[in-house]
Amino acid sequence: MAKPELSIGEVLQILQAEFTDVTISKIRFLEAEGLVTPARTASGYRKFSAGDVERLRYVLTAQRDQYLPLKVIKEHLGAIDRGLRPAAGGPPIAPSTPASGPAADDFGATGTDLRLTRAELCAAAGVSTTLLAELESHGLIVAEGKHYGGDAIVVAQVAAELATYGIEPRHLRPFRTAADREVGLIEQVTGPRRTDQTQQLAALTVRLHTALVRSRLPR
Amino acid sequence: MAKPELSIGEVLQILQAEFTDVTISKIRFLEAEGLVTPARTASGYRKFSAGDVERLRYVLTAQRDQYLPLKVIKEHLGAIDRGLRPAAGGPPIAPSTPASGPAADDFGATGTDLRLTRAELCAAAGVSTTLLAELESHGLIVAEGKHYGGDAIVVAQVAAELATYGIEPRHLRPFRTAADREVGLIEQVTGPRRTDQTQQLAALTVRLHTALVRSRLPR
DNA sequence: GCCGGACCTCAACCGCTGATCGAGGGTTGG
DNA sequence: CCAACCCTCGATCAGCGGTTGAGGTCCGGC
Repeated sequence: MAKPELSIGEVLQILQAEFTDVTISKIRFLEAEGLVTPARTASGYRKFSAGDVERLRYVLTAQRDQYLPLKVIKEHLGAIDRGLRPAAGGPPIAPSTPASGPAADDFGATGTDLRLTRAELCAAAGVSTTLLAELESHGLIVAEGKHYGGDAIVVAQVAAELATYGIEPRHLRPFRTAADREVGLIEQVTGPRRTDQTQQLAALTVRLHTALVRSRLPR
Repeated sequence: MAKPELSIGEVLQILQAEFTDVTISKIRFLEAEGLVTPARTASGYRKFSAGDVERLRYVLTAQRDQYLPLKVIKEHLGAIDRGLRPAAGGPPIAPSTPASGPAADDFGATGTDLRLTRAELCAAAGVSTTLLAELESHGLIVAEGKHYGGDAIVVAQVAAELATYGIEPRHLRPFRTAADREVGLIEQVTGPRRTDQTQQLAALTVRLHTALVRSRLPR
């Protein structure tokens, strides 16, 4: 399987879906600080592997959710590289951030209208094309034309992680149904165009959903 | 019970045993930042109670061991003051885990152990008892015995806000169903007890749900 | 009643972290 | 060939977490 290496701009697009405040210069800065070391083309362009993107995600998560200074994050990464399990409470090594933070309610600004090809999506999410196909067959990921949006990355990542618990794409169909119904309700109020109201409502319903799940979790 | 109130110099002595880098000016600075508020004598001298010293110890520990910014520590202290149980996982009495407050998607730590009466819940969420009753009749809020958990506040608040868009509790039943199914799926994997895994999985499924909703929202 | 040490306030300053900016210039793809 | 993208490197910056010092007050002992 060819591993499409991404340019810094593409990496930016991918990460901005999840971290609104990442910039090109920040990514370069993080390299200068030794937190990632992307490959280079002959002409000096950075080329990021899926692993590099993963690493950046780890850094940004640790910064945002645990307020760790870069120095400490770097140590953690070093420990991981040496094969040690990092300190407990650290962000999962695989992407399973409890998408928290002020960003949680942020339905507007996020999701730069990313347009990924199939291969880019697989690379960005670190999943096989097989899994992607399965997710599509259950309607969990839908292409618009030949491209996928930024949310597809999150869906794919989460699905991959759930798979490690034995939860397969087919078990996730109800999520699709629930999401469709939720969006349907919103559209009944705001009409079929995306507006500020659409986003506000979506933020609210998602908040509701989250609180309900939490309240029903075993004590 | 004599309450020996300490001068700033005495406090310094005490704390320096444990935190070598504490200074008088640092203690004063922490007061200026609102992290402690020692009493004052008539002439303006600071007088620290045992509780104040405890508080300082908490601040210094959180800084040293968890790298938390003062702003966040202050929030935690505020939460403790308001009677919320702080998170588990930190040293002595220290909290840990991502910030509470606005950053509310954390499944491990948030103030779920809250036990509110009906009246307290209505007051905290700013809703009428009528709305609460309606939410209960649709199973969106469920009391455990005579008390409600912290998530009920969120549910009530969101429901109230949705009502301003014309969305009424009865329209929200599907959310309850979806949440129940979601929790059911999680319990199939982890069993009926709450574990770390339960929380991780919940974080994942909620993330999935959010991404799905977003991806289906009108462009 | 006076002296020294502990304490007070307030404004200025400081060093570090975590970036951002811009000038000046090369690379790539249509 | 040109626009969009990428490169480096040095300057600059903003905020955090304090420190410093000037100028003055308070308190206990002699």
